[in-house]
Amino acid sequence: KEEMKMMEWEKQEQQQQQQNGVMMYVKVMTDEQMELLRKQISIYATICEELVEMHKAITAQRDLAGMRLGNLYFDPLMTSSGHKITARQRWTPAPIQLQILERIFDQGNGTPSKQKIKEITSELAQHGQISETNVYNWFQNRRARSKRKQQVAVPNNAESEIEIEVESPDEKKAKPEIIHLHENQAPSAEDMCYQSPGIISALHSVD
Amino acid sequence: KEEMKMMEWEKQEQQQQQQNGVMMYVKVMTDEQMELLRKQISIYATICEELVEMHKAITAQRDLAGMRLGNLYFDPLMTSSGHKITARQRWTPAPIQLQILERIFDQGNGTPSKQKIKEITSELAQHGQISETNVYNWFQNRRARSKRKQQVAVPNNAESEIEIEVESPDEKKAKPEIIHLHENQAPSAEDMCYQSPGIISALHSVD
DNA sequence: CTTTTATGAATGAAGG
DNA sequence: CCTTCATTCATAAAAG
Repeated sequence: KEEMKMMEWEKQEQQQQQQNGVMMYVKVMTDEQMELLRKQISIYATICEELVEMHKAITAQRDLAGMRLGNLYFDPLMTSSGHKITARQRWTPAPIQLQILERIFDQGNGTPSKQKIKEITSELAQHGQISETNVYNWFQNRRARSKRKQQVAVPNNAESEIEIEVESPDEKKAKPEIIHLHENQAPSAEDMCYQSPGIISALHSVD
Repeated sequence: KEEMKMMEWEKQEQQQQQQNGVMMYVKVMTDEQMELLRKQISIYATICEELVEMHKAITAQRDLAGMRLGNLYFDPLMTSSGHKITARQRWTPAPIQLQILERIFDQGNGTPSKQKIKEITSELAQHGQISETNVYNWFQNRRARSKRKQQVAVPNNAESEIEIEVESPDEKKAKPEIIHLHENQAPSAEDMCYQSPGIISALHSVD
């Protein structure tokens, strides 16, 4: 049952305190393998997204809108076990939100107009608390820092071997498109969901 | 395929719904499960990112040999043939550089402008690898931490109603007059330990 | 080697 | 837009 899993997770809470168990001493993956992993992650992200959408749509059918609109959720900082997670004072975009934002940013429409902001905010609100100000700030910062980074990269000119760092500094913009891969190359969703103790313990170790 | 996994979830979901006595046959995941999956995906994303960074750093390992061995700093002359794309490890100021930085900082000019940054960088570059960003960050951090230290040290003549907030997790140092309209809702990826042992080992086995 | 600390770097938000 | 500040994250260095 769920309770049993929770207990097991909590039991393993302490042994996750290790930090940085990966050393940079050896080459870990080939480029192909990395690309593969990234695609698999995209798949997981897409599946998750779809599930969330599905779930929300169905949930909305049941209880009407008043319950789930606004900040009227039950305290999201409380886990099921009643454990409280340290609150943050500033918005932290969820991975999915970041993914969407990056995609929009890369689409070139560098002009986040007022109306556009509203739309984006609405979309992102499906994945977590967010405000238009957050979106606005994000685009402002994203653009400014992207620009500044290029300013630093350019002065290193006249070299013929600059070929790596051309593209966007981060590979986060892996697009969530379905790619057919062999499932046995990645841990199954069940494994992710119920056999990976790290997450829960990390969750609890936050406070 | 993915559908198989989803069916697993659905089955489990239905069971749980029956437990709760709520009749709905299409809810796919509980909120907890959704959140959990989302976090786990973010873990994947983080691991992938780290692997990419790691791989880049190692691939660029052409002319750097003693970076991780401690006191060995890059000799500027050494980078003549290669360049410095290696910058995946964080800059460690040489003692001489630190000395110079501290002196400039103590001179009171709190905010080194862009031009000033360039000058300082040029000067420090004679004593070791450095970039303008390093200098900029150093001053930012130096100032912020100096300021913060005073906040902790000064409150001896505190007002009668002001309490010293050392490290209260719930009482951040947010300004009382500022109201945050958008609180963070869910724990983010950064809050989690992104070192799931199973995944790491799996990745190593790939190599 | 493991844990803790110090600090370089990243980023959300505010001000101009 | 750009700069600046405050907070947080990650990791080199130090301590155990």
